[in-house]
Amino acid sequence: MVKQREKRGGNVHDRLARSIGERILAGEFAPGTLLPNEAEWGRIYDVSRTAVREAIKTLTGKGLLLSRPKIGSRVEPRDRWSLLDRDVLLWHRSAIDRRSFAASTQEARRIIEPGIVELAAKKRSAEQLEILVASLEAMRKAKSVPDLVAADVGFHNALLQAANNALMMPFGILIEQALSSLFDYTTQRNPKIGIAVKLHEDVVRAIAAQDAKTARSAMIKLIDDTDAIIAGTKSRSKWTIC
Amino acid sequence: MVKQREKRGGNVHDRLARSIGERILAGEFAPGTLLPNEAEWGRIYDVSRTAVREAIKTLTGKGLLLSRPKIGSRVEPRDRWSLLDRDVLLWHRSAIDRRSFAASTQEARRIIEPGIVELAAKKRSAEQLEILVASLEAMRKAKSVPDLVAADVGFHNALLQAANNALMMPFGILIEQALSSLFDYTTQRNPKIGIAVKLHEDVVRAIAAQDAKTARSAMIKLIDDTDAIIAGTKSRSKWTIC
DNA sequence: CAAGTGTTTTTGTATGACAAATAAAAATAG
DNA sequence: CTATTTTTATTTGTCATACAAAAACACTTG
Repeated sequence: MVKQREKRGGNVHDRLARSIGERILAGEFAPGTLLPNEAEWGRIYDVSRTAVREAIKTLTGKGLLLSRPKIGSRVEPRDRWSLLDRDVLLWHRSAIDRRSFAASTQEARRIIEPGIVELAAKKRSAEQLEILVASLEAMRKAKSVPDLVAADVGFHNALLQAANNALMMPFGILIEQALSSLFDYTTQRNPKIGIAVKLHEDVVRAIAAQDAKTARSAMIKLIDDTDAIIAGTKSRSKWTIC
Repeated sequence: MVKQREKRGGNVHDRLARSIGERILAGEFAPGTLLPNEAEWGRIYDVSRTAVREAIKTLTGKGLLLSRPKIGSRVEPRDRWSLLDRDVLLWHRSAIDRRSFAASTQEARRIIEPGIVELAAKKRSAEQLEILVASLEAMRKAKSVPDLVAADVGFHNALLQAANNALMMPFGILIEQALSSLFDYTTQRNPKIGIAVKLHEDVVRAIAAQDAKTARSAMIKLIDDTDAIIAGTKSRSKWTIC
């Protein structure tokens, strides 16, 4: 019985899914591994088989497992995992060290976001531009670091929205995790956000002008700035959030 | 009772999840809509509540639904949907028309893949390069169109692998769907694949030389070629697959 | 009118019983 | 002795039933 593992919050099958999911992402059950069967999980966590099955259905839906009669549930190869799923990404994040998480999210953002702002510059509606401007304003008004991160997430989500491509939306989760993990690197109480806001403004200005090229380079600068923060303020004198 | 809807293949809860998932993606249940409760689903499809619940857990895991006691299951806003999930993407694909699916996947590829090949050029291991070369060979040897598509999918997956960024892996599903949807546009029995293979070779050559810039532009040409196919061979004289 | 209280609806959880699938072992045929 | 078929055992799949817990809503009461 692993009562300790039963995390606070939520119902049994969700907690179970989370616990098993975390253990898979942490590498305790490698791809190809045969998991304990349903009855055994029930014994291990002291829950009913119903709850176990529902948890397993959740994990199967996220591409982590594959169940077959007489076999059991096997961990799927990593390239089947829905890493851009909210939960899976969170489990992944807490399974690896902060620096390599930051490194791979930044690498991903560097691929995606310049393309996103180009699309946004070309295809944004007037309304989407307004939302973008409003997000900018929210960033300016933010008083605490969590507020700023929230506003920043809102900004990048508005960007994603403005790109008008549904297939790109799943990236919002990645950006959200990237930005809130960035929180780890901003130990100062009152970070200077002037520069970050300016960089964001540059992006919006270019999008307003429907200038894709300028928008792209502005976004690259913004990501460079974030990299600088992660690198530990070695290349910049003031800490910013982006 | 909607016995007709019970698609062939698979177990009850999977079929149910697929059916409900398709209906959501088709827009029958808009975001924010309250679905029938579990008992009702059971009556509608003539299955047990257990099966309904497992199906709902699957859909919830994919970000399509949110269930709460006394409320029921509500369809989540679109930006919560895991569109890059294998099943969801498939449902999405069959819910919209071919041309707009092709358009948005190509748009997405145009953002992602140039970045991917740059990473691959910089970070690929010797072994990953070998796999890439082998995929190329498989494309050359392919006799039927399905074989070619399979080999092509293998190639682009190898590319993704060579980029060495786990967060990019979920894109494999998108590329896979994009390429196999391309199948719709290749009505000819024996498409000329010479040009396509050459374009793929250019990419591999640049990656072998660790030349990121050349790799990027080679990939862009490759995607241009695919666009030409979709456009209906207006700008090219020979049909190719890519 | 406000605050708390109860009612009712829906999901959440547990248990028990079989069905179906299938890998592995055993029996059988060639 | 090998190949094929049959049996068996294990695990997931499915169903039915019962009760618990959460929470919106109506209602009562101060």
